[in-house]
Amino acid sequence: MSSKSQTTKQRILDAAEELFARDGFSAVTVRQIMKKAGADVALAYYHFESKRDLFDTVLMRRAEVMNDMRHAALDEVERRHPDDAPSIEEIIAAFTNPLLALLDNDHEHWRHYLALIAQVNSSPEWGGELMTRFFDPLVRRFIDAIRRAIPDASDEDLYWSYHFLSGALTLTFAETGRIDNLSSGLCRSSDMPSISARLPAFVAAGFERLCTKQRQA
Amino acid sequence: MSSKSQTTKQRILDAAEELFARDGFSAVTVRQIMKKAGADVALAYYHFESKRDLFDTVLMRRAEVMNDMRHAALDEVERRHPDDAPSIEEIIAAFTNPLLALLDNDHEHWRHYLALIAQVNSSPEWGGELMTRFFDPLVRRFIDAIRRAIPDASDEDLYWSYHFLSGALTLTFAETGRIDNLSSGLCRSSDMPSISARLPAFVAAGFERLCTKQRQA
DNA sequence: GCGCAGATTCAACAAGCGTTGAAGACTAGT
DNA sequence: ACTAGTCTTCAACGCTTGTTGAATCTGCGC
Repeated sequence: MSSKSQTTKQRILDAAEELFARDGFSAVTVRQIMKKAGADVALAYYHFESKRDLFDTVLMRRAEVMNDMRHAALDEVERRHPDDAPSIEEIIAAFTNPLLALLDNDHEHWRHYLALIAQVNSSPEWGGELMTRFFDPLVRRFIDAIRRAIPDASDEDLYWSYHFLSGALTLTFAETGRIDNLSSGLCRSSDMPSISARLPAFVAAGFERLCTKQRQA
Repeated sequence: MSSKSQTTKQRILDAAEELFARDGFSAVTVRQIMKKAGADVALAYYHFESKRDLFDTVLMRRAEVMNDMRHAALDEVERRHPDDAPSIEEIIAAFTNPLLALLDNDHEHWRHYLALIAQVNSSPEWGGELMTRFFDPLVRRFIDAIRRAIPDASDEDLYWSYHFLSGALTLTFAETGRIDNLSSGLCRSSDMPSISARLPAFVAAGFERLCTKQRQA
């Protein structure tokens, strides 16, 4: 049966998730992971094909849950507005707040996972392809929703606006402690309520100005 | 004399800069760097104390030039507005556009350097401390300028707004190719004119909405 | 109690890592 | 031509890396 191995496999994944998130793929050793998971080194290669396969599995494990929550949030927004268009801020909030809410509940695991995503997102090696594979359908749907709310927006403005949103969001999840240092402790990287009260408003204003202003030749 | 070694030392720094930017500190080998620089492995340890020292030197080399350009841009904005307050977008542009301009001139080197900064910025290991050490004085001056332009802004709103700006800016420099994939080639990560036409407007709108709206208890 | 499949351990492999010491080459100034 | 000092090469060190094969353990159906 797989009852014993299932928990071991997940302990390995948890340990890998935490270490990969903090130090990145190459800086982490399979031996470090297995020590943290409290299991023998060779077990990593019984449960996974390679270090890289372990890394990919870590990334995949929570991706679906994450995307489902955001799809559901967008469903809810569309249900609230069967005829009229929702506000930009509502749409943005449906995109960002599920992730922020995640960090308040099952805090530790999701915290590590999102920090990992943040690091992958801004790495030239992984950022382009992996993020596309994981998030493209959701992001396309999200951009479509905004396009419907701002009918005269150009595609270029929409894509760049999303890009800026993506940067602001992922740096926030990275929780590098930068803002804590900068603000001398006034703001805390991990203060999710502070973020969900600000990020959607900030980004919505950006979208509105960039995508609605008429351009000159 | 140091004429010969000076160029070798710089070839090493250039090679290290490019490789570190693409793959990160741990994924890059000293042997890879020296092969790309066309020099013997041991030379790395003649010119630098350790791999880590080489990495730090790469980071420091362009930091001062970069900060000087941004300070000069802020000087220029303040000179244009001796009495009245400059617009938020003007201040933001003074913060972002020097970097974007850098990429059009001495393209390759700065391109690699800024991609490296982007990666460091969203790494939990380096992000908090290194970025603080390098950029705090400039960032504080920049935030002060905005505070003067929006007198009733709270410090928390200002710091978080800067945080979002920082995320949008650094993801842009990472040039991961994400937006190229997402937009099916319509937008290009490396298209700096497109960015400097959009990023300051986007971010300024965010600052204005977040820092000027009156809050409720 | 036996066997079998899944789970786990142990010891080792070749390759590559960061780093170093000693010896050679080059370029001054004398 | 000799020396001094900077720069470069060569060969190696001890250690860690990802990965593997064979042996052992564990728990269940018969």
